[in-house]
Amino acid sequence: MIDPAKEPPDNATTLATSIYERLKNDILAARLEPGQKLSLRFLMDQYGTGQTPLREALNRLVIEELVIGREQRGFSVTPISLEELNELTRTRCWVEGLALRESMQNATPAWEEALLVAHHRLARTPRSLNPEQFEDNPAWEVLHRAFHDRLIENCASRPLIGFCMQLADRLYRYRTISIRKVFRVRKVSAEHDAILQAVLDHNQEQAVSLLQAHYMRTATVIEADLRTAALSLAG
Amino acid sequence: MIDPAKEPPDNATTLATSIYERLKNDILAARLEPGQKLSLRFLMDQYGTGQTPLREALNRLVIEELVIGREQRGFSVTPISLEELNELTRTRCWVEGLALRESMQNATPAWEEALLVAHHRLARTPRSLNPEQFEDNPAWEVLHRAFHDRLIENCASRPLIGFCMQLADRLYRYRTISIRKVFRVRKVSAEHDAILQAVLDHNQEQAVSLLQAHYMRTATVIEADLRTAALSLAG
DNA sequence: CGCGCAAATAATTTATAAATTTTTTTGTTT
DNA sequence: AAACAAAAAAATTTATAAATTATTTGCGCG
Repeated sequence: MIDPAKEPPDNATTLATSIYERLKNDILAARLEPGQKLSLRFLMDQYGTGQTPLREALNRLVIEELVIGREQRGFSVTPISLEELNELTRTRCWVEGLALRESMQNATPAWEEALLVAHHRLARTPRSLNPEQFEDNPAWEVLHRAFHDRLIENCASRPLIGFCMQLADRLYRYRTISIRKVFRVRKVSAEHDAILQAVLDHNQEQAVSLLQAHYMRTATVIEADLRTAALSLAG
Repeated sequence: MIDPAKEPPDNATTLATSIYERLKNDILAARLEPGQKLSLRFLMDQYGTGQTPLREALNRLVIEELVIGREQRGFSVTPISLEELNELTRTRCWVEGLALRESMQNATPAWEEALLVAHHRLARTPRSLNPEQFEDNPAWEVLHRAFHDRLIENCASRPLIGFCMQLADRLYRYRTISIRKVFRVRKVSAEHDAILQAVLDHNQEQAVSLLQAHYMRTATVIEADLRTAALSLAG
């Protein structure tokens, strides 16, 4: 009797679920580009499966608004737009502001310590694999996301957490698209330090406004990138 | 040239979408009961279709958390619980509070007039088809939902509106389950009147706290119902 | 000679039916 | 009673067929 739980762990997976995860990753990493048509034939070749699991995965992604499904006309990756970028950023500032405030209201030593550890791990991981030129470090991305997740996870509302995650996912796409073009020398780590400090100080207003500024600044950088990219295409 | 738009309207529908809508309605109206197993065979008989469209519909509902999909073990209607009721209510108060405040910030005559009309329609529709004993009036339910939708629709964030809708859907299930047991003589219409008045007065704090009180009160009533129901089952 | 419309062809999506795999149930044995 | 094996049931996936949409081609007309 090694396993104390009666229920066997649900580690069995269906093809539909694994395809769903792969598709989602590929969309968020922009390996499947915004606006790209997702023909069933193409996806079947690409991922080596039948259409039923693909179709199921696509239907889930439609609800998450990462994929657009036009009835009887197939699927495509949801396009990006400055309008959506701003809408998502604005919403994230509101909602994560709320969630962070609640998290801090419910603060416990355990939560603060988990946050501290998450920050520590993030701080000692380089942003870029190459110090000369930007080269995306996947480990940093994971730890960055984890730090932000920790900030809001103590808010005592799974639906709210889920919504924050979805906003984070949808915004992540903009980050990857923008970042791979220009190596920004923005000091994000200083911003993370300040947020952690405010949380540990139990200074709610400070923490919330720092977090919101953090997101606004990111959006500004991305917006500038997208505008110049649009210009270089047009010119 | 009657239709000015170039693109033909996307009114074509797939079976998957229509089944999705029917399933969702049936879950929200609790015709498919919380916790109920949704075997494919059963659903095929019930809705008279093949399994592909059913499967797609179920996968969408899983993301909306109205259906639970256990890997390789099929689907079932998400169960209800007092815990979830309170979590959803709490979250709705936060998020719709936010959305209403933003809506009022962006107030325009057109929006206020649309709200006024929605309230008018709701006010002149009876809550119960039978004045003696409660008999659900579907028209009232639709108008009620429309009034609440109007309150937040001016917040200038489609993602936020979408999230509010989802919370409303998930909470609606609790309403139907509770309401069909006891005819409550709560004066909800007075509460709606007060909310409308506060909005037209541009009194943000008042409007938000009235809306939140409205939701809290509903949750209290439902919780009492569910507790007595649980007792009568146990005793 | 180019433009626009119509018909036919091709490609793609949707739906049904069949096959495979996994889980659950049932019955037997220790 | 517990454990194992066999059978049944159910879910997942592949394969096939039907319906819909997009594209191309050809023809008439300005």
